[in-house]
Amino acid sequence: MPAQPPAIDEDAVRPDSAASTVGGPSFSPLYRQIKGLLITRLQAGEWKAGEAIPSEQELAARFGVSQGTVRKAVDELAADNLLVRRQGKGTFVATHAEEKIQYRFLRLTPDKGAESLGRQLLDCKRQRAPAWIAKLLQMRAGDPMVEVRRLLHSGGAPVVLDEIWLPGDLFKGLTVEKLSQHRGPFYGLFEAEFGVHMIRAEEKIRAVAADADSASHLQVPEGTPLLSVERLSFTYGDKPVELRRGLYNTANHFYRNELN
Amino acid sequence: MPAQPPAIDEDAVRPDSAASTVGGPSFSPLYRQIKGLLITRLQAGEWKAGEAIPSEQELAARFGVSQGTVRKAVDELAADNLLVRRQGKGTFVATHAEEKIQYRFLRLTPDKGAESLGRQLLDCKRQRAPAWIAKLLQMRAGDPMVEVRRLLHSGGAPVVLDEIWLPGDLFKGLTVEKLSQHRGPFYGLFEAEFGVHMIRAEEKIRAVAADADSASHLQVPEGTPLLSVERLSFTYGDKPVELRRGLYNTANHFYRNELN
DNA sequence: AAGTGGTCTAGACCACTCT
DNA sequence: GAGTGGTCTAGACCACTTG
Repeated sequence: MPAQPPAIDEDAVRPDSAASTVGGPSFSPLYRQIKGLLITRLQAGEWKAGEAIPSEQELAARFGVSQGTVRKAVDELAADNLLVRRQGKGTFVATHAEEKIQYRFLRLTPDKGAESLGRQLLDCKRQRAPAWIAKLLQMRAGDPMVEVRRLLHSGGAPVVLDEIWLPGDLFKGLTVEKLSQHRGPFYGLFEAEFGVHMIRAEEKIRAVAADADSASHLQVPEGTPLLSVERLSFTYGDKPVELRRGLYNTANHFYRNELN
Repeated sequence: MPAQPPAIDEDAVRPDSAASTVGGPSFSPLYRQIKGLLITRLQAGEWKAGEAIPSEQELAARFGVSQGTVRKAVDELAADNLLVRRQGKGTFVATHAEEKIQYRFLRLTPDKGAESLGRQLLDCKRQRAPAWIAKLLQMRAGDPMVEVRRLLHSGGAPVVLDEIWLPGDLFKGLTVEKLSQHRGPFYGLFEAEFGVHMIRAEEKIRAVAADADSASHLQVPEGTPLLSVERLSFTYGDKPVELRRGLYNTANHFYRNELN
């Protein structure tokens, strides 16, 4: 049997169809092209967050490749946390909405216990993006932007002061009401209401001294050392869609990380 | 063809040989058992850091399984950073010694540029482990322990003050001379001289104020906010073998992290 | 040319979930 | 029992490295 038999479907993939780019990578295996197609469909919203995608057999038939090739593409997407496999049930679009207990991107851990976090919305304004934010979000300075500020509490005490900046065009109907009425992580709301999936983020962490404003919100003396966590979140196609700056009081919590 | 044909070798794996444990996992696939055997051999030092392991064909024959099963075991070990695959050459034992440019576990990044770090050894003493260190390293309080302190410089300015604690029995011949003469990351020395491979680590990060001692070493005013990074490193079998506490001056550097 | 890892296929059977 | 993902095998061929 030839390794790459003729395709049988309009969706079918041509071997090396992505390899003809001059100066590009010299070789792109079939399963990576399948992976690309699946990402395109996820991006287009063909399957919603939390829904099942078609079975491997069906995808294999649709793309005109063997099940093993689809499997390898899906394996990578599952490793990237874009999909979640559940044996006997199917493969599902990953979502931040139903993550049990913990917020997927929040690395804050209490020294003891595991109380859940309470949220308090401070404000939500529409503004024009300053240059430094626009640059990180790949917008133009002055473009419309949403700014949200909030507090996270643990056992009654404020622990995190967050500032969140979002591109105005992607989050058109975002209001204080929607944010405050919503249960669970913001990222769940973003998926359901705006079709924006956060799939990856980069954080820059520093130690800073609390200024007057943050000190009063976090109920600590001015000058208290705080963890500054600047997070840039990306959606499909490595497009940055959220900038966040959190100030963490690490008196009774720490930022947990795992190195491999 | 049966999915699990008879084994042909003394090394051969019995299907589900690990599944008979009462109360244990109900099923352990072949490739995971192979993975376990490979880890055992790595741990025993059968192949040294940086060396090639036998080819997949040879391992398949040795274990009495198909090449595809060995491949899946090796895939996971490569994903865990225990092995490194190099197409056309072979599969190699991962090492910290030859990592180009960057220290694998060091997430510190300069705001601009990418100068290399200079090292300055402060001291290296053998002591008895205090209770809190002993507990983390799974030793008994009072057991012999090596304590190292050092500074990392970037462009002439001190940036990191590190305290490192190691179990005395594993690092018998460790001296100031060895440490100061050695080039490259400590972890390279630990592999070559003591056969200790760091394969994974957990970090707890906080913001703290510089005390008198750390302030003078890092040449900052007392009370300056610093990043406190407590790292517990593990070798094969999730055995903790190093505790480290770093104080990072984040005036011109940040701790980088990636979330998935 | 030989040897290594990398891709792709095809088919059989196992484990898990739901009806 | 039917459908899904998970494991295992066997063989062919491709891409890369080295002699």
